[in-house]
Amino acid sequence: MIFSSELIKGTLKTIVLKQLSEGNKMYGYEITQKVKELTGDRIQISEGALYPTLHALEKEGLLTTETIYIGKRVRKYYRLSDSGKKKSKERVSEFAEFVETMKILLDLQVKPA
Amino acid sequence: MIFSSELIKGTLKTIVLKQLSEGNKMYGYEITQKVKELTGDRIQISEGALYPTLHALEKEGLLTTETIYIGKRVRKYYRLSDSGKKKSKERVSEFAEFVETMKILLDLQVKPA
DNA sequence: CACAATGCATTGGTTTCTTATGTATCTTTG
DNA sequence: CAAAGATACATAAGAAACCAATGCATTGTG
Repeated sequence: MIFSSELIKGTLKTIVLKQLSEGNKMYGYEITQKVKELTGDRIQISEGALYPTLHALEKEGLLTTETIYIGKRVRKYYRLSDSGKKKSKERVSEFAEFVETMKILLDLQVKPA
Repeated sequence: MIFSSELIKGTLKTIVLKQLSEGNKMYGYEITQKVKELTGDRIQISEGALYPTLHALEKEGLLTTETIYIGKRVRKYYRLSDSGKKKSKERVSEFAEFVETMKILLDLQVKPA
């Protein structure tokens, strides 16, 4: 089951920030693959969504970039800045609280870890 | 704390369908108040978002309506159709699964119920 | 050597929400 | 009893965020 894109809306920045907070620097394509893998193909980030998001986060000062060459092919690495690290934590916490609120609203059962 | 509207995006239809699946018929304003109350003011549905959503759900055949008068004031009640009941369950399940997936992706801890 | 995969990026369009506005009635309060 | 706030519907203009499609270029594979 692939989630309706409606649901994923609004969580993309959070997902990207979190992925970068774990494994140091990552490049765009790598992020899409990591997310695909971690979610068993249920969340697939399109490139048309990802790149504008990365550029926006960079513009906000949350990411720094580093362009390298693999042979003749360009690869652009992204890394969290200090404010990006802070923002990443904030976003994840906010999502966690949002989930708690939605549990009440939707009367969801909690699956034990 | 009021959630950034970004997070709520994509969940409005699910919220509305779920509220209607519990307390029989409800009118628009009542839904906004119920959600506000249940979430401790953390989710506030704007009317500009709600009414178009209700109309869309009605157009999809998920809701039926009933207009009554309280004195001279109009009140429009909404109720789930059979397909609406089915869709409501689907949407809530999908959200629950989405949350499970996001827990992995964001490495969230589960709060016991 | 064609085709899939890797890797960047942009454009046009749609959906969905916000902000603002409009209309009207009812209730509370100074 | 007038003003203000709450109730209750609705739409319109614009912004935000995403999708689908496309483009370019290189590298690996059958």
